[in-house]
Amino acid sequence: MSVTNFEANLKHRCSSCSLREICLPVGLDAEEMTRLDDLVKRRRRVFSGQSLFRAGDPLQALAAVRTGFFKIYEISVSGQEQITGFPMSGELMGLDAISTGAHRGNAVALEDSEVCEIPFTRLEGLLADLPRLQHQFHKLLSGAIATDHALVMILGTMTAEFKVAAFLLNLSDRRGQRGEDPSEILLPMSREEIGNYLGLKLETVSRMFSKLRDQNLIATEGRKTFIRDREGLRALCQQGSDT
Amino acid sequence: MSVTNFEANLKHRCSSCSLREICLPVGLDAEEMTRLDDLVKRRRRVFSGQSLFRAGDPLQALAAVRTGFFKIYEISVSGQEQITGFPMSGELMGLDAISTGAHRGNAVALEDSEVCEIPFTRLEGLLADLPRLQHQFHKLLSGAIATDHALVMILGTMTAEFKVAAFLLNLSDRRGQRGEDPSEILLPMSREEIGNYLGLKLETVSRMFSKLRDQNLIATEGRKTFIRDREGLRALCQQGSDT
DNA sequence: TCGCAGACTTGACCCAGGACAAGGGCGGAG
DNA sequence: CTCCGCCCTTGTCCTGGGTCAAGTCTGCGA
Repeated sequence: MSVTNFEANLKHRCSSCSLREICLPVGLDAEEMTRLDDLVKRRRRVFSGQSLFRAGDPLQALAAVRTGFFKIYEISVSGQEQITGFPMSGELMGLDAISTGAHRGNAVALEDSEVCEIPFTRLEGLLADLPRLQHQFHKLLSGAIATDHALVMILGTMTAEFKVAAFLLNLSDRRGQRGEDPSEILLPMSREEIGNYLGLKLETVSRMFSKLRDQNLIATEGRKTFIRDREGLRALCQQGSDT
Repeated sequence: MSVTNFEANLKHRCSSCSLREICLPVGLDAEEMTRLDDLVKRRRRVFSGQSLFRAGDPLQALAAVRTGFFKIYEISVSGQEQITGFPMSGELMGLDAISTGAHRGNAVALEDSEVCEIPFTRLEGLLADLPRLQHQFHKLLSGAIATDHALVMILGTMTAEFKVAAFLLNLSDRRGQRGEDPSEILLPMSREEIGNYLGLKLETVSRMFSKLRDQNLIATEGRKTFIRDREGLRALCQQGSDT
């Protein structure tokens, strides 16, 4: 629950961060980067299972994942939990809190992780000075909407098998963007969490993993998952929808 | 397909628009409002069934619905159509296009409608000058994310009956916010469109309307729908979820 | 090293919602 | 006013994924 805090003595900086081509600083020059660095001083470690923020917490800072993996979930009026995303390195958390000033989601680390905190009010101040940063911030907000639409598409139109295939391809692609091996995925989330995210039960997720394995599209070693036939998976997605 | 265009001779202005407490100009003073008015000169009529923009079109302008109703849908890799929203007056369309510079969705008017076009590049320029406008714009972007999460929640956790009840309550609430009678909804979309949006087939939507009617929660006259027992509907939502 | 708890797999059965089919009603064109 | 087409409703049957129930695997702590 509590969170370790190891300030700027570990001279982490956006300018030297390997994620600067994915995260907030895309397209900034050296001077602009420095001003952003001034803002993003505080890093936090969040250990596996710990919570970074909870629904209802006032929005102080956006958080960019530096290393690790999170899940974001919300509780519905009927008390149901729904995972709305699995942010990984370079992705911002807390964007949906701007509208009300309070977090709507709960952020829990799925493995030992590190985040960069970006005080939101100060960020808005900086945006007015740095048009490129402003534009990048808008692109990230807009991208979050597009990501959500992709999930809506999956939930609304796809069969169980397709959902799982699309989920694995998505994780694989995101690994690829970060220069990691896209065909080897160490899933930090349980079958139940995957099912919750995709609108399926954990048993169904498990069955679909088995089914994909039987078709030689993937291989599994516990949570470690290998993409064996990326094109086959993609082809499956292109027809694997409800009527 | 083509779109009538009736420029500023109909002296529409944000400053005198009845939606200024919902739309982009929230919280602006008179001078700021004037600068926004300068930007938002062009209004367009879009007749029922016409398209305002299509997936792939370059983002020129965001569009705020002034009157009427739209549907936004995207086409999945498998060719499936998925409606991601039904924007009504005061709501912005095209926010998801900022990330790539091209629209992802298709916007079609569900009834004769009117939109205000907001040239996006010029808007970003103005945001740097007007902190309050900047903040409101961020709130709208963030609110769009929150809205999408609400849809994900509905799609991921709810039964057919709950989905339809939640849909009607949502429309009703949005009417209420605009000062219209929240208990009388003239649905501009077909059962099929509702079903597509909620991840249901049209027959199921129809059945759920009948079921809600049998419980005296709503009344229907064709597409005109009356909320008879708002609390009952809400109570239903609070327990009407998958196990 | 062993034992245990939590996570995963697999099987058998069931049910909410989909598929298919047959009307019924309503609004626009002539 | 009438006709036609589209949308909506309702019935019947079917199926994908949920539910329930055994196991099996794995990693961790003693």
